[in-house]
Formats: sequence, C-alpha cells, structure tokens
Amino acid sequence: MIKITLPDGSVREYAKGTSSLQIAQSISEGLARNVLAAKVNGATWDATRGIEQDATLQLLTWNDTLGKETMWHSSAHLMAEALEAIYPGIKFWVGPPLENGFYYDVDLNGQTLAHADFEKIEAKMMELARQNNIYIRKEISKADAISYFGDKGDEYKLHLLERLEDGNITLYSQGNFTDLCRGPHIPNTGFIKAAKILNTAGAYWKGDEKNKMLTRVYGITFPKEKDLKEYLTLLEEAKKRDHRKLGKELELFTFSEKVGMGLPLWLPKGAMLRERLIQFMQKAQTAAGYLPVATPHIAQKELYVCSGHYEKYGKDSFQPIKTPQEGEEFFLKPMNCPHHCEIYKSSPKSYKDLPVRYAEFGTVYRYEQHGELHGLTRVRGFTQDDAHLFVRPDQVKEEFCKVIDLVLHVFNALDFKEYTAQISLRDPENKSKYIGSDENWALAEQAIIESAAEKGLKTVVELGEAAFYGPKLDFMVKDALGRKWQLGTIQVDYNLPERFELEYTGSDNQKHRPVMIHRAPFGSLERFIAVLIEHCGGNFPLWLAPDQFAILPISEKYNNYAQNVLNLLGSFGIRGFVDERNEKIGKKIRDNEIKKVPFMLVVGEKEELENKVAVRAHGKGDIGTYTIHDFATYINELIESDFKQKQNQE
RNA sequence: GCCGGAGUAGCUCAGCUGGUAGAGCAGCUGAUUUGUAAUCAGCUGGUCGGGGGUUCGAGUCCCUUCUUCGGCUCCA
Repeated sequence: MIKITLPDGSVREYAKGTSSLQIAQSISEGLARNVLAAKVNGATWDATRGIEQDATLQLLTWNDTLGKETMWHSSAHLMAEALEAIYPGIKFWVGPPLENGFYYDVDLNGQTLAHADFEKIEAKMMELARQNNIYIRKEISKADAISYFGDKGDEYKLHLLERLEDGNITLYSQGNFTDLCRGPHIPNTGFIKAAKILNTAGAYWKGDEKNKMLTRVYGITFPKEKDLKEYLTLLEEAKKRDHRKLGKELELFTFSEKVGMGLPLWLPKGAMLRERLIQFMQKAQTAAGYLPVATPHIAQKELYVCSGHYEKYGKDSFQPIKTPQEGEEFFLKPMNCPHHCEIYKSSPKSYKDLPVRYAEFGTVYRYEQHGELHGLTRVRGFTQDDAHLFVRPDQVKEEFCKVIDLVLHVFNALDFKEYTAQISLRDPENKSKYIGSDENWALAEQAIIESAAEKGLKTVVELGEAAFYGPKLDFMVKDALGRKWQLGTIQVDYNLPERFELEYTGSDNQKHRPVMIHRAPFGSLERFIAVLIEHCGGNFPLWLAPDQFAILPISEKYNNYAQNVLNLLGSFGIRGFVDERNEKIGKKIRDNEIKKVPFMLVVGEKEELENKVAVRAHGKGDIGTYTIHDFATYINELIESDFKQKQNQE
C-alpha cells in the first residue's frame, strides 16, 4: 500500500500502482470526469499513470493552469493526427500549449493550408475526439525512436532526438498518431468537446531566419461547446477595442501611404490627448526634480560614431542625410541619449550637482523592419518621454526607487492594474560581452532587485536579457488581443558615460565617472496611447477625454443659448463643443454616444428659460438637470476626486 | 526581410463561373424646427492600391510592385 497526501492534508491509502484517475474515482465520479492531469510530488503527470510510492497528489482540472496546458498539449497532438489524415506526407516539428490554446509547427511538404480548410480540420479533430482514444505513454530506447521516426521520414523529430538522452525518451500515442513527447497528457481524446483552428502563420524552424519556414497552425479547444462560444465572443470584444479601429473611429490618428508607413499622423483630438499626457508627465517630473532640455532631430554622424550606435545600427537604419558640403553627413536621431550626454558635458560637474536629471519629449526615428510595423505600437517615428539621470554610483538605488515611483504614479493615474515588471540581468556565464566593471554591475543589479522588491513589484528576472551596456527594468502590459508590449523602461548605462568621457569632481577632488540611467515611464507616447485606448476601450478618463461634453440643442432655435453655455463652461476650464447640426435630438445623442463623449447637455426651451442644462452621462442616460455652474463644479469635482483617490492609493 | 491572407466611394461592405461598378453610413442641397441611441427627399463621390500582361472585352485570370492584416525574425 502507498500513502497519498491530498491538498487538504488528508492522507489515504491505495494499492501500489493506483493511478491519479482511480484515486479521483474513489473520491467521486464527478471529480474523475473532470481530471485532466495530476501533480504527483510536484511533477505534472498523466492522470492514468500509476503511482508506485507514497506521494502528495493534486488533481488538475480545467480550472488549473496546468490542467488547461495539458488539455491543449493533448489537443496539439489531436490536431496533428487530423492534419496527418488530411495532408499525407506532412512532417512535424513541435506543438506546445500556449497561454490561450496551442500550435503545431508543420512542414506541409509543398501542400497549402488555407482558411477554407480550417473547418475540415476542426471536423476531423472532433471526429477523432469522439472516438475517446486514450493517450498511451511508452518509454522507448533512443535507437528504437530513431528507427521509428526515420522510417516515417520525420526528419525534424530526428533532430529533436539528437539532443535527448537514451533512457529518458517517451512516446505518446492516441488513435493513429504517435509523437515524441515528454507528456503529460489527458486520459483520452473524449475530454475535448470543441475545437477551433484560429489561424496559421509562417515560423522559421528553430526560430532562425536562415532556416526553412514551417507553417504554424494555431488552435484552441475546450471541454464544453459553450466555453468555445464564450471565447469567440471574447475575441470579438477584444477586436472592438483594437486601438487601430478606435483610433480611426474617434479621429485620433491616421496613416498615409504618401507620408510613409509607420509614420503616424496625429489628428486634432489625438494631438490634444498627447498634449494632455505630456503636461501630466511634465508636472510629475518637475516635482521630482527633472530639468527640461530640448535637442534637434538630426545630428552629425560623429555623434553616433562616438556613442557606438553608428557601428551597431548604421547600416540597418535610416541612411545619412547629405549636404552640399562634401563628406558632411547627418543622421535622424534614433535616440536622445547622446544629445543629453553632450548637454551634461557643457559644464563641469561637482559631486554636489548630482544627480542631474535631463528630461525631453524627444521624437526619434528608427527604421523598423517592414513586417513588424503595427498600429501605434510599433512605428518608425515616435516620441519618447525620455530623461537621463546622471548619478554617482552610490545614488543608483535611490534614483531607481524614485523612477519606479514615477512609473507607478502614471499607471495609477491611468488605472493600469495589470502589468508585470521584468528585471533583465546579465548572463552570468558570459560576462565578457558586457561593458562596465564587475563591481558596478553587481551594484546596479542589486539596486534594481532591491528597489523593485521595496516597491512591491511583481517581477520576473531574466538572466542574459540585459543590454550590453547595463541591466534594466521593463514594465509590460497586454493589448486587447493579449499581445504583450513593453511600456515604461528604466535602464542603467555604463557605456555612454565611458564613450562620452563624462565626469564629475568628487569630494576627493579627483575625476569620477557618473552612472547614467535612461528612463521613459510611458515608453513612447505612441505605444502608450495605443495601450491606453485598448485599456479603456476608448472611454478615456475624464481629465484626458478630447471632449468632456457635447451640448445638444433640441433645435436650431437654441443654438445661441448653447453657444452661451459653451462659453460659460469654458471659463470653468472644461472643454466641449456644440452639436449644431440640423438633426433631431435622438440622432445627436446616438452620434455622440458612439463618439464616447462623457457628457451630453441637452438644451431646449425649458433649459433656456431656467438657465440650465439637462445632463446625460455616456452609457448611463439622463442624470438630471443642472445649472451651468453646478455642472461645471460637478465635472471639476469628478476630475479632482479621481486624482485624489489615485494619490491615496499610492 | 520571411510565410500566409487582404486591398472596390471618406467609413463599413456587396459584386456568381471575365461582358466595361452597387448599398448603407458620412458629405452636399432642400424640406422639417424636432425632448434622450438613426426625420424625409434629392444630389455629389470610385482610372476597383500602382504598373505590366492574357483577352474582342479584366474589379474578376496571370506577373510585378506598394500598402495592410495574422504570425516569424528583429526591437537602441
């Protein structure tokens, strides 16, 4: 007999070799029907695998991330079986689960897979799923595995096998499909009740662009038909929030083929939004001791030769601007830091002057590859809320903490609750590719880790992800469709102070090298606004909304009164417009609801007589009649209380 | 840059197997003067992304190029 400890701490006895599934059955049939996999002594196992010794056991269902992963991993195998049935001679690479669904990379052997084929694949998957085929685990010798996949002609699997150790190789089979796989898998295909092929995409074999391009087939499955329907509606909803769609509908920005791809054109409403964000940041920065600077959009080649960017990116970027002067070359600035270094150098610095914080909303130009441009999140010309802090090594941590405060201030003010922070450190195995002394790196990495911990950030540490010039802390958020984007960034830099020979005089009257910290809480205005649009679905916080109210006269007779109301409200510092079109009130309301204007002020005979406005809140409907003064106070209080609340949270 | 979709009026889209473009909204004009999510009527909008080809004839078929979408790679 073996002792099985369950999560609630209870211990039960079972015969040796009893599977998790059988244990679940002994608890309740209903539970057994939902068990997808099990965690045995901390390792994820097939629910059908026999347990040979005392163990702690956690049964995994659809409600567990690991349960979902197992389901989707098994679904990838099921899809592979369906694909093999439809596309003879198809070759397989790998098919892992994802956060939402799974994919399989396949070599279609010259055949094509179009959208029109998706249904066929889905139908085949469901046909196979209904056979309730069990997933069979088999341990196999390396030689046998090589001969099996060799006979089948699965060259990619042979590649995988090369890296595996004999005695550690397992195959999983279900129905007519056998795959090289570590597992675990769900008990049988019957758990899969709904399947959807989402899309296909090219993917380089092993992620290397020199290799052959395989077809990556994305899919998702569910244990209930209803779950799939819900998921599909969720996708639809997400599409409605897409910043590219809302940007067009709300007249925030546009692109023009003539101007060039990846070069956003800000429309008046979008530009106003930008300006408001800039003012917001400037206020916060002034309070935090930043000094404004301003620099031109181009600089001589020599500047970037000095910074090292020319050597590293010169050929892959926008090419130099020539002048009538022979040999003279200018570059569009790809970053603001070199300029700020030169500003630092414009006067001698004492240790008492540090930290020096130079801030600039600097527009930069980077030649991003054609295929990677994406709405406002990936563009070729964008404005960073950039600042560079020049600090003494002993100030790194304190300054880092202050920058984190600033980033959190931004996230709070805009209601971003879900984000992750990634700490990128150097690869300890390969220290030689980084610039700067061991001592300084250790200091800076320590400073980042400690300040992130002090600020209570949820962090992921990535070794080897640091830039060659220093470690960094990046804030990531997801867009409407679940794609991850980096917003704010804080980076330590040992490289530029060295290259630009930046110095300060210490208390010992010797020259010392300052440490540079790059930081951009928004990241870039473009990307930030994109993520903000999706985050709030176009319903901006009141203080940011391009128009806070629209005045809707019942008929043209009340246009004059409406104009008076507009002027009066303007004097209270709130903004809006009069919808003077010759349309019925219902139409005006509908249009302004669609444009997501926060408040609509209906004015007609009654209102004019009483000097009032009938207020309608976006998405809520009529909220009563206000005097103009009361309405203005109401709006201003809403904005203020919003900010106060945010500050209290900090 | 790579793989695979897409590109028709300002916007959203229709146009079957090739026979020389169509709707709704927006815009303009007029009527109406309106009370909480679309008033009615008329009109103006398109070298069907660009270029080339096949054909008596191309939005439709072929080639090429640009842009865009989903990924891959990249991301100072």
